[in-house]
Amino acid sequence: MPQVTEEIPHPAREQLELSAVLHALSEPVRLDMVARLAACELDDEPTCGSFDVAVTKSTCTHHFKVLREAGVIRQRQRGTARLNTLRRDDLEARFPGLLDAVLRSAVVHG
Amino acid sequence: MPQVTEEIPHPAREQLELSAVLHALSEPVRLDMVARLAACELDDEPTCGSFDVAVTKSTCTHHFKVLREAGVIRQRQRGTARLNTLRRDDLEARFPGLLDAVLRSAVVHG
DNA sequence: GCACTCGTACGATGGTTGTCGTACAAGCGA
DNA sequence: TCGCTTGTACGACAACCATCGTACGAGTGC
Repeated sequence: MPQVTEEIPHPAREQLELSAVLHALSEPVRLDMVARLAACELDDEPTCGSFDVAVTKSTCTHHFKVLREAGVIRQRQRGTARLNTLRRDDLEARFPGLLDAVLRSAVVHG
Repeated sequence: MPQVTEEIPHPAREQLELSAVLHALSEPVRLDMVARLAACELDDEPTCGSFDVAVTKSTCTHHFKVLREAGVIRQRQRGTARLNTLRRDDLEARFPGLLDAVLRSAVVHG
């Protein structure tokens, strides 16, 4: 049977919008998620539950959805778990230097 | 008598918050304002009215206020006019590379 | 003085959003 | 099989926000 790895909708690289990305990153909880994701090894794909954020599960789902729809992260399903990765390459291609600048600032100040 | 140039409240450099800056820049109208401001000569200080944006005066005032309170721009009064400048140095000091990355992306894609 | 311009302040309004609780679907493991 | 875990979906709710119109205060120029 076919492996179900990508039934979750994601915007294509060319469709990424600066406003949406900035808006997604302007939320402290989401920025925290992205910073943690960025701190992971390249081949590591943490699940949603592995993020120890100060909100409930449903709020967490909401934030991941915002990040995914803005094109900041990519999600794929494995069993009941949902694996998350930063879309570094796509972001870098569309908005060179942006993610690095945000992450550097986010890490330095709280 | 003292010249009244700075009775308008601005956050200090150390008080600038990444979330607030990203949020301010995530609005297309405001991003447009900032991009125009960035395109000005260094010694040029355009007034609020010189921005040909697609919103009414009061909405314009609102957006300038958001940008000012986030620390993205500085405003000073001269007569009835209000002169605007980008806080390039402060932004660069707190969030190195961020403004440039945003502006570069904003200019490239509409 | 008087009209005009610049920009703010205030209130209203409709849309967006961050948060949560509950219910549910799907896989994992004993 | 029977829980347990993962995460989503949906509804609710309060807070926020972008927008506008109107009214106003303060300079500017005739």
